[in-house]
Amino acid sequence: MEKQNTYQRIYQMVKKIAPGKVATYGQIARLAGLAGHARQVGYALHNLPSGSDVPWQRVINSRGRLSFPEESVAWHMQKSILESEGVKFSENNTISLLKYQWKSF
DNA sequence: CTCGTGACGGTAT
DNA sequence: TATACCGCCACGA
Repeated sequence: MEKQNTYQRIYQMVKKIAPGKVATYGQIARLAGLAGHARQVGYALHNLPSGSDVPWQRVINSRGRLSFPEESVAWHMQKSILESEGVKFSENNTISLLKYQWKSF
């Protein structure tokens, strides 16, 4: 029960990302008080129960690319959702962090 | 307790 | 630009 505290912190932070914006794993980790633990953010999202209201699709890696193989179903789904929120992808399937990265303050 | 794993990030080559 | 490694550490076997 209590061990989910770390996950909850991550989930709460991800929930704050505004629609049409994205954040990197490292950024979420840092804001959640877990500086340098980007992998734990990915682990937490992987563990995310289906049907939750956490906008997991808004979390991408530092290179502005989705963390799934491009041929995977999950990859296409994440891209689809982000586009519906207004995030545009470049031809090489990357997102401009300069333009879409979420600012927390 | 040890070990492998991973929806990552940075640096080196 | 693309790989290859390594650091980091929660989690489960």
